[in-house]
Amino acid sequence: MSFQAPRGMRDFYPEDMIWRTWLFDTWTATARRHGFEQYDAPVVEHLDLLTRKAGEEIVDQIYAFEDKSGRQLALRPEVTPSLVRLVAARRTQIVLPAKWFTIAQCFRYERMSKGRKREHFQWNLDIIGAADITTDLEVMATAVDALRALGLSAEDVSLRIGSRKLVAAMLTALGVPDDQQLGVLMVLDKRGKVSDEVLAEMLRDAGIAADLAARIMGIFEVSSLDDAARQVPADSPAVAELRQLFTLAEKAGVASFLAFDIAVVRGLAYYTGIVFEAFDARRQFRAILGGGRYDRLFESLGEPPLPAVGFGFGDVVIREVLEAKGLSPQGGPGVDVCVGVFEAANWPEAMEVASDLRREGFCVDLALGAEGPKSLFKYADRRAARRVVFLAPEELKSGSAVLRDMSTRSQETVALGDVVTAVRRSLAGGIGSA
RNA sequence: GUGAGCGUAGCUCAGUUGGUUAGAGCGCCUGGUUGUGGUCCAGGAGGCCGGGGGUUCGAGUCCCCUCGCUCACCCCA
Repeated sequence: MSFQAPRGMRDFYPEDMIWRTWLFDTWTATARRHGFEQYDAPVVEHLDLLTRKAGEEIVDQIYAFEDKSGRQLALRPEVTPSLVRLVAARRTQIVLPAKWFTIAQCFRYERMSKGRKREHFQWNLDIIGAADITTDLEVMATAVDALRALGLSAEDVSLRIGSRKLVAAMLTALGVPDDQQLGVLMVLDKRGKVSDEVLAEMLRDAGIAADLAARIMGIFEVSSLDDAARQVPADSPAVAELRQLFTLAEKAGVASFLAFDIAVVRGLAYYTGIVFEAFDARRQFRAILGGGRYDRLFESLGEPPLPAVGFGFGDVVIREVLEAKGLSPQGGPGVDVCVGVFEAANWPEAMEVASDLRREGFCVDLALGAEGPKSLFKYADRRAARRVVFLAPEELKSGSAVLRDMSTRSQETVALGDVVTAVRRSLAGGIGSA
């Protein structure tokens, strides 16, 4: 019998949940501030929904199984296929553009490494049914807002922005035929993961001549949008789109976080336009979030085309980044009131007091298993209770309980019928109420 | 999948060229205080030294195997 969770699966103890809940709350509040609606979908999906998009190669990474009726099912490795399924199933009823978000638990059977586990929670936020660049910016602004809400500044993180459309235009200008461009993009995504020599080799394997490959590698020399603009036709829509994006970013107040980065192309085939990834300033960690415009995903799943843009923001890397910065939520007081007794015989009265307090909406804990003043107050202290109400023989003789302020150590004796009022007054203000 | 490192108390770790009864800090429990928590002081509990095999008079320590964990690479988003 092992008490360890399966490899890559995560336990969340109460102290971990403080962190996780804070993160989820921040994500949710940010999405709502930007007018997004929440949705959810099952963790278990039909295997074919997930394999269609992922392709055959990634099937090994999916936790797949057969149910008792022989259905081929799987734990979702990502939530985007489910999003497409939900939208497609009610396509005519959903008001477009749809601004939807979810926090999805996803599973992927893969080798463990820093920032990568087999189970994680991912905040997914998408706008479906709108193709304008303002849509892309709204999605990115939401991502930046979340980073800010988590305590990160433009000095800590940056959103690196690339464009599939722009790189494609540059490739066209270099003479790379359209049908080879996607292959080249996939190779370019490997930059930084393999050496430039290997990269050039991969380009040659993709059918690119050596001298052309060298010029393609020259794309990475581009350090600014103006730089890139000089290498494509003057009327390039990709450049105009990016310029518009950065102008909008100024107005949206997120420009300081954004940076043009020609090398960001992302590894998925269905991205069609703007793509982006957020990194910590020192690039010590994996991408914090990543996304882009994927106008072809619906058609790749056999649906009529529908433009979309969105991102995924996982809980694992951001935790590493924030912990490295020393940013974490403060655990607040556990409960408002801890109710206890000095003698077991007084539990009936204690239960009644606790019930009264709970009916009034206070968070109330019973000091179960703690009898006598010493263990009662020790218990209350560990539970970070702000007040203690205790029922003891001496005071009960006159129909009273005692209310203690844990931070000031002051106590008052109050009639049983006045406990709720006394607690409310005590917690409402004054010394020790913080 | 390849390579490296690490598994000793609840946690973080120390443990000498192999040597007698395996240690520290933190945490936990008890007492100092018979009706009062945090601090302080004193005491205490808690170990198949990951598991198996081998070498040896003797193994936490050396060798082999195995399981688990971590990091890097590879792969992937």
